[in-house]
Parts: sequence; structure tokens; C-alpha cells
Amino acid sequence: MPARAKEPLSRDRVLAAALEVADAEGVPAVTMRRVAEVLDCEAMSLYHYVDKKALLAGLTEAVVGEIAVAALDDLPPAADPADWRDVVRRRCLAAREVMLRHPWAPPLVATQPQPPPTVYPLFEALVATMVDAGCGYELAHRAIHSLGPMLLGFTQELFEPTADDEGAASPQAEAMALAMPYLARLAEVAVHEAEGTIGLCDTQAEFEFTLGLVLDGLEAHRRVGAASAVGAASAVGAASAV
Amino acid sequence: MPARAKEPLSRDRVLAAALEVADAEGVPAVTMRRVAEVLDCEAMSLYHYVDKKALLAGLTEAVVGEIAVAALDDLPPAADPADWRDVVRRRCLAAREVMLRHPWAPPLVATQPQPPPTVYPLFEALVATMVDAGCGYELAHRAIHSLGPMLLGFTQELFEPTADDEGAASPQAEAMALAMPYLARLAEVAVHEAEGTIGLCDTQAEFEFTLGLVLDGLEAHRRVGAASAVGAASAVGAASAV
DNA sequence: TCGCAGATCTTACGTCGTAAGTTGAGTCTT
DNA sequence: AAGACTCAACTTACGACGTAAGATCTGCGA
Repeated sequence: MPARAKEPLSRDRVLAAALEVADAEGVPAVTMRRVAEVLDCEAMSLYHYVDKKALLAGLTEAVVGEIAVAALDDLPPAADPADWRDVVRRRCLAAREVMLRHPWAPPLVATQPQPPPTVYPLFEALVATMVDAGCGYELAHRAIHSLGPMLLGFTQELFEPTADDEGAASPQAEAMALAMPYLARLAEVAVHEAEGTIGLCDTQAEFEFTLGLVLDGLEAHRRVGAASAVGAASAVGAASAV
Repeated sequence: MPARAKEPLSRDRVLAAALEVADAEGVPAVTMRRVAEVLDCEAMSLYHYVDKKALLAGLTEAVVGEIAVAALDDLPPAADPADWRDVVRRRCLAAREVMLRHPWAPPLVATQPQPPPTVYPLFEALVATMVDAGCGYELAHRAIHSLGPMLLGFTQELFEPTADDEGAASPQAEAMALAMPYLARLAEVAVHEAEGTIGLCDTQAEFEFTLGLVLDGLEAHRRVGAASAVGAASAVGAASAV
């Protein structure tokens, strides 16, 4: 996709071109020369707006910004503050959808020294929802830490147990099965369960499950009381164990 | 650190050298030429054992292997199966310690197309612990998905709210504070809380808190019964809301 | 009309991964 | 013991990358 109407460059146009390249060809293809080609100019012309590091930082900024927008739009402002878990859940799922559209993004975000400022509106909204629901700032703070990785896409399919076909058991696969009986059994169960779904693991369901664990745990802490959220961890643990 | 006694090359020696470079100078410094220099040979000599992709994959394999070893060693084999949460918790914390020793590792692991096979022993141990405690394979499976990112280091300090000094408020910082009152208030609380700790956020405590949320949630599911772990999510949520 | 300032292009350098071909030290045959 | 075969290690070379330095172009106020 070379060339387009000759229009003056700008930081935004450069970043848009970079995003285009990343979506089409992956992050490694985002080179100064390749982006310049899309903009129908020379690589060195980009340096008036960004160098390579700033280009990748800007790309991160753009994706995270897209996440923030997606997570904040189209949300009924929560009729009842008590429904805070649903609001937060929907925001996290919206964030995940964006990340699934940009599969190259999570490793990129992970390499950045700082999360881009475009996350702050999202964090602000989450904290607001939780505090208004009576969570207290300490708990909201911890919640941001707990949910951050999920929002920023650090929860991807990092686990495809025995991704090969189950039929033709290679000798090494058999050796592994003998050495790790529990995992072998788990793989069997997973295969049995997976009839109907796409892959071996329904990553969407896993994501929602983990999200539910975290949200329910936070809600339990909220109930114990925001006064001493830090020290209350054991109390909650004891309560849930009854 | 150049040169050492001239000893025949091998895949292991190459990977060890790469690990050395990564620890000392970071992942970007791990180039074929730099690793060759450490081994006192030419870059092209390495290609009999690894190319660049395999080098990074091997590096990942090594770190994750180190995690697995650290998480499996030095653990009393759990006197009571009911203490499964403590066992799993200690394993996760041991994994985290390794990651803290290799801060360059998480982004590297995140870029790999597959997690290396060296994680499997760790997963096996976790599944064994949970199943023996009566969790059922479905729940153990979900647990692996929930805990995986924490074990593989995808929970790092991605959040340093207003990392700058709080005193000299820059104009843009003030503008931000006005636009995002909840975050501003949260930062105040965090600063107040942080007296005594090192940074603004006690990342170790945040990690342990999130880990506790997940483990307590899993335990709640275990109690509901492994029979229909998938459908039981709402039941658990309802229970914790009582 | 001129000249200046900022945007863009040209050229060039050092580093990267690695393809292709060469050297040299064992080892195995006869 | 001598020649042939093997394969780890080396040499050379190429294209792509990020970017420093300086030349050129363009538009606008004087």
C-alpha cells in the first residue's frame, strides 16, 4: 500500500501509518523506512516527528488509547453503584476485544518502560466506579494493580497443552505423559471438554473466569470494609473458607 | 568479560553465554556477535547450534526452567493436602523472585510464540497439588490459566502513578489532577500510605494481594464442588455476595 | 523581490542477521 | 602410514536497519 495524496506529514499521520503497518505486517515490520514508504516519503523525514523509540511508544499510546476509548464508550453509567462488578467486567472485556484485534500489541506494551498516559482515563473511570460503590481508595488502588495486566493484554493464550493432534502419539509425547501423569490426564479432560469449542482451551472463557475470581475477591474485601483493606486479607480468606 | 579457556562450543555453552549477556547488559545486547565475543569465537560459529530466533527461544527456556526449578525446590511436600493454597502460593512467590532477578525476562517470554517446555514440570506440580486437594481437573485447568501470567512474570510494575515528585506540581500535572479527581485522590492516599516503603507502590504486596484473590477464589470453587466447575461461577459469586 | 526558517531529501556510517564458501583438525579406512 | 572424509570453526560479503550530517526545497513576511 504505497503512496496517497501528498499531504503534509505530522506526528499523527506518522503514527497512523505505523499502526497500519503493525496491523498488516506485525511489529517487526514497523521500521522507519517501511513507515516512510506508506507515507510516500523518505525515512529521514520522519525524524522531525519521532525516532524509532518514540514511534513504538506512540504506537503503544495509540493502542492503549483505543482500549481506553472502547472501554469507556457504550457503557450505561451503572444504574446502581452496587453493580460495580458488572461495569468493571464489561470494561475489561471491551479492553480485551481491542487487544484481540491487535495481537501484536501485548508484547509491545510489555517492552515499554512506562505505560502510556492514555491509560489514565481508563484507570480514572475504574477507580471512580469502585470508590462510588464504597470500595475505598486503598482497595481501588489494589484493584488497579490486579486488573492492570488483564486490561493491558498480558493474559493471552500462553498455554496450549499438547498443541499437536492427540492421535499420533510421538515417542517423546508418550515419555512426557509418563513423566507428568497429572498434566496428561488434564489434557484428556480438556480435549473431552473442548468438543464444540474452537481450540483446546477456550481462552475467552478462561479470561472471564479469572476476571470473575478477581472481581469477586475484591467485592469480598469491600464487604469486610475499606477501613483496613490491607490487613483484612486474612479475614476475607477465613470468611471464604467457612 | 571476553575470552575464557578454549573449550569446544555447545548449545548449552552458547545459551549460558547468552544468559550472561542478558543479565549484564539486557536483551537488546544479546546479538550473535556479542555472544560470540563472550565465547571467544566468531559469530558464524554459533550457527552450528542456534540462529537468532533459537537463541532467544533458548534463553526463554533457560529462564523459565530456572523458575520451575526454584518453584519446585525447597518445598516441604505439603503436610496436609488442604494446605494447597499455601503450597501454590509459595511456588508462585518463588517464581516471582526468579523474575525479579532477571527483569529483562518477562517481555522476552511475552514475545515467544510458545511457552517453552520447561514450564510443564511446574504446571504438573501445581495440577498435582490441586487435584490431590480435591480440586478436580477442570478447576486445576482454569487455575493454570489464571496463575500462568503471574508465574511467567506478566505482572510487573506497570503502574507508577505520577512517578515524579509530588512537590513541584507541573502545570500539566495539575491539569491532569483536575480532569481526573479520583486518580488524584488515589495518588494522595498512596503517597500517604507509602511512608516507610520504598516506592509509591509496594509491588510485592500488590502481587501477593492479587495472588491471594485468585487462590481464595479457586478455593471457593473447590468447595462448591468440582462436578460442574464451569457452571458454578455464578453460584460462587452469589455465595460470596451473601 | 528577496531572504529566512522549517520541512524534506541525499548521502553515508556502523551494526545487525546470515548466506556462501574456505580452512583446518580429527577420524576412519586401507 | 597415507590418503579421504567429516564437520566444527572461520572469512568474506550482502542487504536491511537506525540515524548523524549536511544539502535542498518550499512558503511566507519584508
